[in-house]
Amino acid sequence: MEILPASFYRQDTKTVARALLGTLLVHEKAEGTTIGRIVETEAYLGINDEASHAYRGMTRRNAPMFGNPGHAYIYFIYGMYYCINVVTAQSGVGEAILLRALQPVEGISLMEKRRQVLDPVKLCNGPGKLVLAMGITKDANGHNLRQKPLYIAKDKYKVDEKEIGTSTRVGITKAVLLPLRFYIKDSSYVSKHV
DNA sequence: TGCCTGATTGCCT
DNA sequence: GGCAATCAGGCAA
Repeated sequence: MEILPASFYRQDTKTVARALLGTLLVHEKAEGTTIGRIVETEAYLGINDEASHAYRGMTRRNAPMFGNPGHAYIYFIYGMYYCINVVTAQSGVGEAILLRALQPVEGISLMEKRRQVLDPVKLCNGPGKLVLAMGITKDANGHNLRQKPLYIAKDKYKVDEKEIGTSTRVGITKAVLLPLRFYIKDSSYVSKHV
């Protein structure tokens, strides 16, 4: 496994959001290792993006967004779900990428057990679902995604620019029109087919 | 298939 | 006090 270098995350946020497609999210736990191929991402920009948690500046909740690029920002939403983001750009800027869907690669039976679902398509096709399937908890908030047990690595298959689709972001009520959602067009593991 | 709703809680205004 | 980067299930067509 070749873990993505710190320099990868210091690029422009939209560039990283595209480049993350096709990479592998790996979680090594005592109960087993789970791996998912990232097939859908959304970019959340800094203080000019109304839909971003960083829009009103740093608060207790979003502080990790303003921290080190390549670290995780995990937040609690709707009273029952967690979502995981990857911090990008530079420290202090407050930009991050929401991981919205994965194609299960390894540890599928463990994912099925955690999710109480058998259909492989439904295991990780949403931000809340993939966090559950991968066994990620709020303890990983601020974790460096270049370190075990939770990290992002290159896959042997490279995604071509032509395979990437763009759309508006899902589930937000502000800055609705910005084309900041990226996904692998022919993947059946994305959260929404538009 | 697709729209609508309830569940449930931490955080910001 | 109200809302939120969600999800699953129910009901209508």
